[in-house]
Amino acid sequence: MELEDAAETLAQLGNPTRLEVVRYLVKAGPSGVPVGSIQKQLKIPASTLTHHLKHLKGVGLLMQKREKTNLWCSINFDRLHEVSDFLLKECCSFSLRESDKAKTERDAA
Amino acid sequence: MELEDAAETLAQLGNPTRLEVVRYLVKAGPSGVPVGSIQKQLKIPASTLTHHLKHLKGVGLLMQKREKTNLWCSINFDRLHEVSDFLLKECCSFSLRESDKAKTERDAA
DNA sequence: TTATTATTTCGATTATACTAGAAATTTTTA
DNA sequence: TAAAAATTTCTAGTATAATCGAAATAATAA
Repeated sequence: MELEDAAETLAQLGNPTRLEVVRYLVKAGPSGVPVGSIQKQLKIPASTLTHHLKHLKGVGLLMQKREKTNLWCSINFDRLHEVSDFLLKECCSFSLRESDKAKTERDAA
Repeated sequence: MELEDAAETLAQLGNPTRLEVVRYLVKAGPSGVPVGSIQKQLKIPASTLTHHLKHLKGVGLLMQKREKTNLWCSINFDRLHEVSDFLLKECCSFSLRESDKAKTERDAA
């Protein structure tokens, strides 16, 4: 996962309303829930919800499939894992090369 | 970690410039690097960098300590772990109670 | 076809964020 | 004390995001 991509995905998760939706979708599991259920349960105005779902879909966190009048939403678990992995693997390890460290020391001097 | 807190922290990580800084600080390890080094290495204007560092400090991701003219910055690894843990533990598990599932089914019907 | 339900688009308001130059401040060294 | 280096504050322009009511559209059922 590239930094730009990770940043964009993290930014989308960084809105409280959207994070609430994501949490709800995760709890709902792979079968998902219809848009209207999210709306009623979390008490988010329909147009606001559509707006946020569009964002989540835009970064690949949300999958949708229509069935009768309902549009079922489910989380893309792989994508969610990718983001948390980025924070853990890409970020949580020391690996500044010695040459860069030396440069840092020189800069600081 | 509460949802509001997690959302705010994710939002701060969701800016490409800040995420780049975070990645750099993580690679630098616990000893950290001076502000000026970050600035030169990542080529971020000083005032812009100060602005972003303030944000990172605001959500507890950044620690600073002054030594001579330099202000050394280091990542708060615990905090970074808390966020990725939020995504993994709080989010990556199915746990919608059966009663809620039933309600969801009714709503969808 | 008409009515009903689910979802989206439109449009407008309001708020917040990003960026960075110039000037100011702080800290150290000469 | 004066000069130099590091960092911050000030300020302002520009851009993007969040919110949601009302109207429009889409899909199904009566």
